[in-house]
Amino acid sequence: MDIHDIARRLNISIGTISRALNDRAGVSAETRQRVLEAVKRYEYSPNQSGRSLRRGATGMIGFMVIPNRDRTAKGESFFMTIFDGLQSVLAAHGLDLVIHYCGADQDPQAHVQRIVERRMVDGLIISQTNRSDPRIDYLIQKKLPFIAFGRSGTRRAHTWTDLDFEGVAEQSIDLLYRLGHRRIAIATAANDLNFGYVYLEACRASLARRGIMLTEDLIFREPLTEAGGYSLGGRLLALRDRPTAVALVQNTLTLGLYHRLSDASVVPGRDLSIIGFDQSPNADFLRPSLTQFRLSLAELGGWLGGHIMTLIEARRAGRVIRHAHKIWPLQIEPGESAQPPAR
Amino acid sequence: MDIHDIARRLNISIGTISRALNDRAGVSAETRQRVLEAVKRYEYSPNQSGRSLRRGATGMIGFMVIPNRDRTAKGESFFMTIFDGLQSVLAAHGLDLVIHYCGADQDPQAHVQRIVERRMVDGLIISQTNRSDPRIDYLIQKKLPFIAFGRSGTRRAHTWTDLDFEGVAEQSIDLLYRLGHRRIAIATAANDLNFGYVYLEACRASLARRGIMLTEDLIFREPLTEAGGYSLGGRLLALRDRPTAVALVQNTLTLGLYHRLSDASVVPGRDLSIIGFDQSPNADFLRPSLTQFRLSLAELGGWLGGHIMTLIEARRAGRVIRHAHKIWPLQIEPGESAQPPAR
DNA sequence: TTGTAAGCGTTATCAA
DNA sequence: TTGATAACGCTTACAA
Repeated sequence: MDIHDIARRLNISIGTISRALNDRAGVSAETRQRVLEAVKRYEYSPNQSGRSLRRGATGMIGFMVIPNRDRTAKGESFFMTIFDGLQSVLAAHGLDLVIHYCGADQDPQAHVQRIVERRMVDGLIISQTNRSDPRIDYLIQKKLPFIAFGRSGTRRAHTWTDLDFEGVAEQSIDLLYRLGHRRIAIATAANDLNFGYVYLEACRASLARRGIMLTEDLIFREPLTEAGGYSLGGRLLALRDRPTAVALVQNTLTLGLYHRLSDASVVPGRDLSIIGFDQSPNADFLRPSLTQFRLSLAELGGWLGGHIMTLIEARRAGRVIRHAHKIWPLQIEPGESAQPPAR
Repeated sequence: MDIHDIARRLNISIGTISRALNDRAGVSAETRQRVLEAVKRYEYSPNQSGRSLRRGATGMIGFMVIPNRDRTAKGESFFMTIFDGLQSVLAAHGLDLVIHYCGADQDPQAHVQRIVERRMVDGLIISQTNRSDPRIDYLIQKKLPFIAFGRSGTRRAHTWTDLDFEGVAEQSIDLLYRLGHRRIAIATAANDLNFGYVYLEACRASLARRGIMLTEDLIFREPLTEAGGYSLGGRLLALRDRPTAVALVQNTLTLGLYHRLSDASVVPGRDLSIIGFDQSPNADFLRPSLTQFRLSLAELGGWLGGHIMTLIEARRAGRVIRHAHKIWPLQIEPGESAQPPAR
């Protein structure tokens, strides 16, 4: 069933069918009506390949997800919630969201290249940016509308958004400092993921502002997994001069840390203060309750949708764009895991 | 940069370029070499829309994910691991995996229809099947190669796979019975998701085989969320004649249940035996450790890949297919949460 | 208001 | 072994 079949059935030219279906002017109300009915009756729907080829646009927005090399980093519903917000904006513009999952054995850069060169999407959102991320330079060069979810080291102009790691670091350090902690450990990512650096440096700065110098022995780099958190716990417990508090860059780490502490009968809050990062459904159920941060992922998804649309429409109209950057603030949620240090 | 550009650059016809790129016979080794070099040099890659249109195939396999209406039931890591196994099989066949995320506000049936009618994929995997799932009948009717991940009530032949809910139920009940439990509660899904029914009925049968009749007051239907599990805990604690054990259809429930019990100082295993379901990274960190089940999701993903390929190739060759069905066995992992009942 | 036909970038058929 | 050319299904400029 293609456009010719419908045309034949109605004794109308294919041009008219197309115009009717695309809400183009110059079709009588009656003809349009007939077309719509026939389309419904014969369950016809324009072939996307034909349409894309002719239009020079696929009507799809890609979202590239990379499985963390450490396996299962970001908690459960993190991306799903973002997709929800993103999806509803795109749907309103008649665009489809397709998620490109980059296999663990695939090179992210090659994957992006394939998507772009084949013209599979009209716009792309990339996540899990690295400090040095060739995907960004590549996408700029190829002039594909894209948004980086996560900062990177590149200087070149592009639209990006990220979580407020500096704000989280500052609030975390501030709270711990006010509680009386002076020996504070920082747990961050073991690999090149950009946010690991950003978080660490922000903590260092926040500490420095309070006259505390962050020494190398208090920086813990671990894979962002429960296993990494477990290992972190072991390393903390083994220290002669154990810190009284630890701030973590991500909550999967926190889960493992809780576990390790529990095995050693060390109680979060009482024996070691802990501040987690993004609120995740799992962490909600930790006991003692975790001091962590909350943000609206659905809203973030909506932002991505709105801005990718801006980029696409600007390009279509040949307009020059002003690239947006947005840092998402996170609200601290006090829990029992941050207490004054034991004396 | 399209195929004509390359042809012009090399002073060769576009037909030859195409043949060289698609490993067709009848291209001299030397010409092929020249083409491959030029393609690399000019970063040319065939336009997917043109290719799809001509070939009548898009080279994409879709995986449709529906966010649970209850929000966040099956975790991201669950699907991610499956994607990994699936992806690597598809890549070996030169196919791409694209994930179609069905927004929470979208109708899954309409979403499938759109994907199919537009010819966006050569094959589709649907998950979160309902007991009555119109998507299945629709896909059969449309003759699109597809696999249902999850059983449904339909009688019509199609390829599907599912977890061994019966096996899990039987092993759970068997263990609890042997430990001495006689009053056993079953926690299942509150909505129409097919596996909720399958699990419940399997538990009922396993109990009946041991002379225990599952009464309605011991069946708990909850949304598959931590909140649902928390609520379940409250309902269990409120019973006059509290069951000594509970078996749960999914571990997100278990997390909430642990939390509720902890709030009431009721210790899993000692005061109430608990058997969870699929091993999930979060549940690994529950204390006391949870008795649960383990399966290889990557392997399951590989199975999906292999069988969608079979379906596609059979269709291409015009062969009739024998639809495969596979039930994935799960291994029980004893934990501290299943103990003899307190006396 | 409608029909005709060109062309989007490929692959495949048929001749050379 | 290669080149010319006809599709694939659609949108759109132009003609009627």
